Amino acid sequence: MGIMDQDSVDHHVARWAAFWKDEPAFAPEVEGALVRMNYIQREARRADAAAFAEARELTFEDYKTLHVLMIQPWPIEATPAQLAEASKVTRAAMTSRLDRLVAAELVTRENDETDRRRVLIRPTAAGRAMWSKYIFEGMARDQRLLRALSHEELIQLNGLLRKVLLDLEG
Amino acid sequence: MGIMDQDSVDHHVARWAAFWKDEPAFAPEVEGALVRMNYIQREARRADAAAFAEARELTFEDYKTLHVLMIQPWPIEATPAQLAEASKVTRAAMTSRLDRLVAAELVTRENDETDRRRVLIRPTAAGRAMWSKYIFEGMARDQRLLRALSHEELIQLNGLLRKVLLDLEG
DNA sequence: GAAAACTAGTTCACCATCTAACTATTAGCA
DNA sequence: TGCTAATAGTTAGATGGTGAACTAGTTTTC
Repeated sequence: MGIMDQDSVDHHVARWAAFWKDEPAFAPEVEGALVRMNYIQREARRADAAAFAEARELTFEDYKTLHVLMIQPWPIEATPAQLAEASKVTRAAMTSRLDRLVAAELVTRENDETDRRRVLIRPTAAGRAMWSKYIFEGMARDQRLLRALSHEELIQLNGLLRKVLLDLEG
Repeated sequence: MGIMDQDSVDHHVARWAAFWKDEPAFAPEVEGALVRMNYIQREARRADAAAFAEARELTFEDYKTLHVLMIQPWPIEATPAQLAEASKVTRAAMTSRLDRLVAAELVTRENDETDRRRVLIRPTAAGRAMWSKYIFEGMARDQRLLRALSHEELIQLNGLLRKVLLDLEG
């Protein structure tokens, strides 16, 4: 695999470039980078979903909900609204995700006595066990996804992406 | 904005690294790169959806369907199955997307007389006009998203992403 | 200290997607 | 040639998401 090898996106972009050959608005490197990130993300989601579909214990979405709960600072608890924000879904969607997790006895849903509007979600022992069962497999999948890059290259990649994010966040 | 500035993902990853400080399976650069790509993609989708929601003419999904049709090689036509594959949705989903596009008179749906199982989708004049109305705005949004990177850096970024894709595709 | 404004969570109606089943047509082959 | 298998598209039912309306509880303000 030489340094000049073309991936599927190069072909795709070359076709577009021919299409808009006299159009200065078309920036091949921008389109290429975004399409490539899209492909990589899609493959990551596919592999994650496949792993959970095979295990048949919980869906990837429900695992992610459990995950955002588990990475809360001590004590491990959160409101549905906090979990919804961290998971980037609406509160309505979080209500039904939590219904499933409570039914599976992976989390508990208790009223907060100091503010009776609020509900506190906490993992059960089974929930904590379920999370640790899958967390390392997920990391291994992520590393397999980017195994083509050396440690140096990963740092370089993060440097470039960080620049983009600082601009978007700033 | 100095070269050492931290984005939100650095904080996020630093927390995780503390969490798993004795866990060699956790690779901060891998997690960081994937989370960053996720953020960038999410922002791209958000901006695209917002642009189409404001215009109120068609949804981003329907525009993308029109787009994959328009970039077909001459003559511009395709079967629902081809459009579904290019759009990475099921054929069933494409059937209902095409229902909307046909109702909006942006594409036509005709039987292929040489193979009567097949249906051929072609853009109408209105469909072609709609597509060109939005294609350049989309390119401008993409360039704005990555404006923090110089031309050199974009080439570097594509080089790294291409390496990942060649590995995944090979 | 009561009325108004705000906040947290849930319920509801709607929508896009998925999988699986179904219809119609074509291709393969004994 | 005629049965079987494969293929293209649609339809049906289930799922999980959204935004808006609703209930209940808390904070603000005059």
